[in-house]
Amino acid sequence: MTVPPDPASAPVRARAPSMADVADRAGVSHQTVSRVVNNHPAVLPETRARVRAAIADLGYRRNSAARALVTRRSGVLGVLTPAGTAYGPTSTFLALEDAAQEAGYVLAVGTLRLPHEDSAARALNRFLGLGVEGVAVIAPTEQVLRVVSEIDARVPVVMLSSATRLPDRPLVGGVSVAQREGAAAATAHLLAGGANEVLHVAGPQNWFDAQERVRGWRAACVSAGAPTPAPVETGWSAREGYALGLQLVREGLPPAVFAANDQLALGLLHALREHGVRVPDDVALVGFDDEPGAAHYDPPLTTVRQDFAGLGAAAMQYLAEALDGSPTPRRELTAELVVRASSARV
Amino acid sequence: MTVPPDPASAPVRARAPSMADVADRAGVSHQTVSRVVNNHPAVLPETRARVRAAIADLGYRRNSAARALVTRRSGVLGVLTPAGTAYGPTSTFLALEDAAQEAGYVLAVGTLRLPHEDSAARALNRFLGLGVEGVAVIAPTEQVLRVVSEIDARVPVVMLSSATRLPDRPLVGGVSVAQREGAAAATAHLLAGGANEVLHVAGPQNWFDAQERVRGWRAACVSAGAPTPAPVETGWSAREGYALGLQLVREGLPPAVFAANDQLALGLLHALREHGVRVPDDVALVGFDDEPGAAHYDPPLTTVRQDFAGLGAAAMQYLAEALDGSPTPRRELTAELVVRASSARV
DNA sequence: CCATATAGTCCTCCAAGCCCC
DNA sequence: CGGGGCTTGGAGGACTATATG
Repeated sequence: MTVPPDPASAPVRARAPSMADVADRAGVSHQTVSRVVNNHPAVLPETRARVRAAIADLGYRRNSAARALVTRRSGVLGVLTPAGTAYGPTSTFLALEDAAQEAGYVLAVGTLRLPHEDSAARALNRFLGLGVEGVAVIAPTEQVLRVVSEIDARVPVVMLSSATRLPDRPLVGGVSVAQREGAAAATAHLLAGGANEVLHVAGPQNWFDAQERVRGWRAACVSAGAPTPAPVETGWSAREGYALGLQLVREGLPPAVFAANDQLALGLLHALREHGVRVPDDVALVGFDDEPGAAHYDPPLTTVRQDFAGLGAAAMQYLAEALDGSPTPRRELTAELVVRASSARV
Repeated sequence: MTVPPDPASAPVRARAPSMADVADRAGVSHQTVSRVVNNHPAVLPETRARVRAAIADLGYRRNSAARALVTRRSGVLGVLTPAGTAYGPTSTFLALEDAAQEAGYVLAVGTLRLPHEDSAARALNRFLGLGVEGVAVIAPTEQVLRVVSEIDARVPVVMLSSATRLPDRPLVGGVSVAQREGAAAATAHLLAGGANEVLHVAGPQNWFDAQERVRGWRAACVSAGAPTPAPVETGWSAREGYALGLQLVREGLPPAVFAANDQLALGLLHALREHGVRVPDDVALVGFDDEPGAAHYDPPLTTVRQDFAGLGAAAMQYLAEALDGSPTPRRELTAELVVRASSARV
């Protein structure tokens, strides 16, 4: 492990025009320039125009470091997100960025290389060192949650996480999607469709989402009086879904499978198809996420759509409220079952 | 369109401990604290320890705004990336973040809501206002390229783009993946597999990648003496691929199709399957990107894998070199054909 | 070799000044 | 002569860099 080089030790570049330069050129004081830049009303239109012209001539841009120094506000929020191209975190991140833009903030990003939890601590510290005003953490695992709760951030932190218990700290809030309800709806749908038993192909159990989906599945089975065969735990990838599918073919197929995400379902479909198992006739299948391709899998996949956009917006709203003083501590978004051919027995 | 609120106008929060506070507590001058924080050697171990203890006690963190003010270096790089969950941009972004972390920089991110080009200008300006030291632009379209070239950034800018001509400006560089070669390899592979003609389902032609893939396809056809039927232009999504597939089924099928990306190919597969067209027997198909699920489509998809990780690393390297003074102006990464069942006639 | 004092960075806030009615 | 609109100067703010003891 090497210590990253310090960007501040490299050669200094040419000086950009300052407010004083603009003031000189426009024949006013630096204070008047500041007024113009910040749209303060008490400036004569004529003066304002002269200053604006000087700004344009010099290509002046207000120095955000100096501004942040005096206002104590950087205009930057940090986002910690697991590294990966998975649809869920990516969509959530996009929604966050959208909401941040709307609120006039810039997002700084740190990616977590799970399961290396120290990457979370390092990223969080880099943020705080940067002077972010708040942090959103896409906190999928216990490890990440612990790391965050151990660091005294002194700024609002919002967890985008299905964790049952969040760190009980003043400035920490949470938003989540109703994983459990979504999983229960998926399972109930399979049971209602005629399956007397639903096998759950579960995601990694150190992920909160995966845990919650297990809980939802179990609740639906119990409430329908169906058996609860032990969930099979695996990863999140299509490759792992495929491997598991081959194993199921060898060891015996259940009438229905609820896969913890769409990629797993995709891999399962591949394995089943390869061995002549018909979906949904022999095995009904439901996934989770409704990723963009899901409607075009073979067969089109029944799945659970999460409100990622709502999640991102709610997280930003938490931070905005917290920066104003009175945040809503927790909020839960909905998930919606999308029925397609993989579960519909004709 | 509303003007985003100014984060700097909200209420000010409590003051964090400063270097002076630490100095007081440790009984030294603030300059000595600065030495300790920056690992300057000229501090007695005993003093150093005392300062460290004071830092820990107070939970002191160096104020990056003040530091940036005096060093003229923010430690932040900006990334402009198209909004969307597409595999390519997402992977590239991850690679960028990786490389940035390695180099000790934090990434600020702005997403482009194409085709609204003003979103690019706004995002770029937000970055420059923030004081980023360099900008990486995932510049997929002519529009984005133009916007960037019209703004005087005064910092190094690297374009991750397949554009043939980049803005000819001092600090602007570019890195790309060999789209053309990849597309040519895909097409040649189909022709070598027995198809006497390859139809190209092209992506939106305002995207450079889409343009280059057309060029590669055409070059391969010409060089093999095959005809070059007019490419069919559509979007990037599976939905659009599906719609186009239905159209092809109605209007007559070619012996082989080269789709501009994997999602299009996925949609095509869906449409063909629905109408009893066998792949690869009736129509051979190749995609582009090698997204994570591609190996599990029905049938597993032959595609072109791009070196996104290399792309991100090369972009960061450009910025690092440019900040040091002597960048390599352009660099091209490779693409690799991955053969799977969708093109292999048994 | 180690520590301190001082100047400089660029901005925003505050108090005070000018002018004209 | 007082007051409101416009402008100015100076005081921080937290740090690094450059002498100076």
